[in-house]
This record gives sequence, structure tokens and C-alpha cells, in this order.
Amino acid sequence: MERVFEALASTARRKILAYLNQGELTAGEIGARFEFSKPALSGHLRILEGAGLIERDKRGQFVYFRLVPDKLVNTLFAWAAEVCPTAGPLKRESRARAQRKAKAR
Amino acid sequence: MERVFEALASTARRKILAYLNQGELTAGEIGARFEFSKPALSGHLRILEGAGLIERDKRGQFVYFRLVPDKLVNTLFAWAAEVCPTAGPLKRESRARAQRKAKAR
DNA sequence: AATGTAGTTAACGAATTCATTAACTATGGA
DNA sequence: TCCATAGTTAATGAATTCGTTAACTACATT
Repeated sequence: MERVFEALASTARRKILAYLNQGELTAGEIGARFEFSKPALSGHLRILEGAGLIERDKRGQFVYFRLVPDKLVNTLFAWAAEVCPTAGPLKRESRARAQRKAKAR
Repeated sequence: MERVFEALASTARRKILAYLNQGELTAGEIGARFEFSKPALSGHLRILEGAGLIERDKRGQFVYFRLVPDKLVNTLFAWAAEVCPTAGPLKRESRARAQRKAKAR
């Protein structure tokens, strides 16, 4: 849990997660969306993987990365459930989220 | 939003939020729950306030801190809703695209 | 006015983060 | 085998974070 929040502290890493939400991407394809160097990207990916937020799959020459399903949301929910006033906002937001999702179909 | 994630990156600050969930506390009461110095605490509180997660209310000699209702949960899940694997049809479509890609090699 | 308590600000140092370049491993193709 | 591409590891340096102590402001009590 510690590691998840550390991972999310970086704007670049949050963007990577957003890109991976679209679907699986190779390291190179992710890197093409940023300015920084390959080693920098490699570090970010290692941190996200260490947090359990993404997983890697090496196929031939390429390394594919994808989100670990539900991991992010589960962690955030589990933590927020402890920290937030549970009676009101969490439930309300939960409903709102379900509605946004439904709308997206 | 940036500031919210920066604020959450610190274990101490996440604990402070958890304490404030119980209800309003003075800076001193919060400080009593930690080892570190008063200036250190003051810095954490400033960061949490800057992120809009807590608000302060000076009454006489004391400064009371409390959670800004809904702010944390709203920010967190508004963001997560964009980044997380969307459930249902969208997700299936995403997978299908990944498979087409894999097949194309 | 004098003193004590609550809290912040300032200045500084240690540790960590985040990026870089250079060198390496591994796969694929000529 | 030779070379190009994909990616990681190592070493390094700049910037930021996080803590400290010392000094300050504000309020309350005597």
C-alpha cells in the first residue's frame, strides 16, 4: 500500500497508468509518449510493477506492460474506506462512479 | 490534483488524515501522536491544507484542523475512474484489440 | 508587564527522487 | 556472424523532500 502511494506520487507514472488503461503497450510505445530517456522510463515501470499496479510480459524482442486489473481501485478503496467518513461521501461517490461507468457504455 | 497525490505520498500525512477522520483535532493533539518535532508537523499540515484535504480554524490559542468533507474521496475516485480498466464492454473491446495486435505478428 | 503555551517561519543538513549518459544483455534479421 | 533494435543496469549529479534546532508571533494567565 505504501508502494502504491509512492508510485502515484509521480505525474509521469500516473500518466503511464492512464495510457495503459487503453490497453497493453510495449515499453517503447509508452516511451514514445514522453520526452525523457529510456532508462528513466524503465525506472518508472519498475516502480509501478513493484507497487503491483502493472505487470510485464516479455514476448520476443519486446516487453509488454498492462494494468493489473482492479489493483489500483481496490487499494484506493480499501484505504479510503478506513480514512474517510464512511457514512456519507464514500457511498455517494461510489454511486456516482457506477453512474459514470454506466454512462460510458 | 497534483497536490493531492503529493500529499498522500507521505505515510505520516496519510496517518494524519486517518486521525482527523475521528474528528477535529488541534495541531498539538495531532503532534502528540507522532515522534517528530512541531515544525515537522506544521509542514505536513501546510501541505495537506495546500492540497485542499484539510482546513484550519484558529480559535483562541489553538488551531483546529479537520478534513474537508468529500475532498479526498472525490479527487481520488474521479481520477481513478479515468485511469482504471473500465468494466464491461469497453474492457472487452480493449482486450480484443490487444489480441488482434498479437495475431498480426 | 511577565511568563508559559501553541504554533509557525527560517536556516540548514541528510536522505531520497529523478533525470542523465555510458555500457551492457537479449532478440531479430541481413 | 554481424549489426540494429528493445530494454535494463550502473554510475553520477541536480533537485526535492523531510527532518532538525533556533528564533519568532500570538494568545492566555498571573
